[in-house]
Amino acid sequence: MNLKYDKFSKSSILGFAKKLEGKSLEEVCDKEVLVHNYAGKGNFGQVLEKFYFLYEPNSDAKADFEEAGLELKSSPLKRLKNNHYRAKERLVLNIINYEEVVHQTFETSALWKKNAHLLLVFYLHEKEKNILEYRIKFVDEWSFPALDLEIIKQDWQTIQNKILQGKAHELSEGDTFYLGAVTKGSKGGNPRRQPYAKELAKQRAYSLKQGYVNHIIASISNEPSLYGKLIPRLEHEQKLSIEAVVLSKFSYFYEKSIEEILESFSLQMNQKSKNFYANLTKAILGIALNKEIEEFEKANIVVKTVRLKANNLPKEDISFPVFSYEAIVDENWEDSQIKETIEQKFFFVFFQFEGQQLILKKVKFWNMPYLDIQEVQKVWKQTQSLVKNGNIVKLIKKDRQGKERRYTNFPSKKFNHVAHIRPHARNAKDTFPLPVQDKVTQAKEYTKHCFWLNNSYVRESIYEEKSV
DNA sequence: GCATGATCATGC
DNA sequence: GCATGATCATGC
Repeated sequence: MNLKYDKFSKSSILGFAKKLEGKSLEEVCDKEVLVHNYAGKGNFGQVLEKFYFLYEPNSDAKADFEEAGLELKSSPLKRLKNNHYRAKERLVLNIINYEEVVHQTFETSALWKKNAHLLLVFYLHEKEKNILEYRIKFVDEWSFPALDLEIIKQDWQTIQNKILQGKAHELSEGDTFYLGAVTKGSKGGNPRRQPYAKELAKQRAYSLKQGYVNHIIASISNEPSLYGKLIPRLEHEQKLSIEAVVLSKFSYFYEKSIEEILESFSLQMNQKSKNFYANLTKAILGIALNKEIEEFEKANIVVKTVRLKANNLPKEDISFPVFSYEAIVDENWEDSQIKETIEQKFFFVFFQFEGQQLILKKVKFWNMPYLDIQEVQKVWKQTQSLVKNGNIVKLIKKDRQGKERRYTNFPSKKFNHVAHIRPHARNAKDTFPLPVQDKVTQAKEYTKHCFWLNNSYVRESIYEEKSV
């Protein structure tokens, strides 16, 4: 077949690819061929390879354009209300071969061999359209900047280490910063052998985290940078990790009160303001208050501030976004909202009350261990079952003012030591519809609830737990 | 003093 | 108006 590009030439391939910008697949592919060969099957990437670049989709270890050293990746965008584009999801790369990765170095790894240079095609995903109609927005090549590559190497080694330790089945996306190990295959199926343990492990692929893909998009679409860098440049031969840099900046202020920290920056901030702790974190890290912390955004790190009482118990439990009753009954655990949420990497900032003052005690990068994730699964499962059966309300009591209080069957702190379900709403009338009417109250809607991390769990498993 | 239900406050 | 982080209130 005659190709319209020179497969030995990077610039020729890129030039041909650039013609996609502003177009949809049905506009750029040969209509006759599409009509006869495209049966509505295959995803965007497969159609792009087959009907535009005219080669058969493969799962080779080699890059798609082997001779030019380019790997083609397409990925969906979503449009925000302010018309900016963001990644709709993470960018999935090749499958992790547990048996082989333990014999590789980063430089000889299957990941690096295939994905060192990417040819990226970003298209706007719109619900009502099919894949032939999606509008292609950005096309460009991508090579990893040296600073990012350093973090990605460390991530790759983190993943390899876990497999070397016989813990492939305990891999989680929260283990790493930019390069994740995402489950691949429906319902986390297709379990695979690992070399150093008998437990089967879910099939996983390397992926670039959604935040990292956002950074790529901002970079190739020439958006003004919203980011401030934590690690501005590589220091000679020093291999700096995000963790080490952040810990060194914070530890300088350990045992200092919030007032003392603010004084040292000559900063006046409203402590009641919603973003006070976010701003304090930026100040300590040396990031301008109007910028986002680049490394945190790229790694999808969630910052949580916790205030401890004298006995180290957090004053409050930690909440997550509310869930929809209608959505949770249809979820599989593997693609549930709460699993996605708790598998992220967190950055905890711990303060402790000393009288009226809050003292900075320590900070910690953390992601939930495998066994605890399984505990959250129990809470999720119980919740799903209660909603499915219309079994939410246990009883209704009147308090001294004669006001009704409803007690639910939702999993409480006693049910599970990791997480529980509690209301999270404007007030009791702030509700979501129920897929099944409640048996006791006949209600068709119920106060919004969410998952909470037990404060006792935060004390024992995050604050007091020694870092490994 | 804790567990659980309920609500507030801020920022977009 | 809503999402999110934070906090209050009641009863045991």
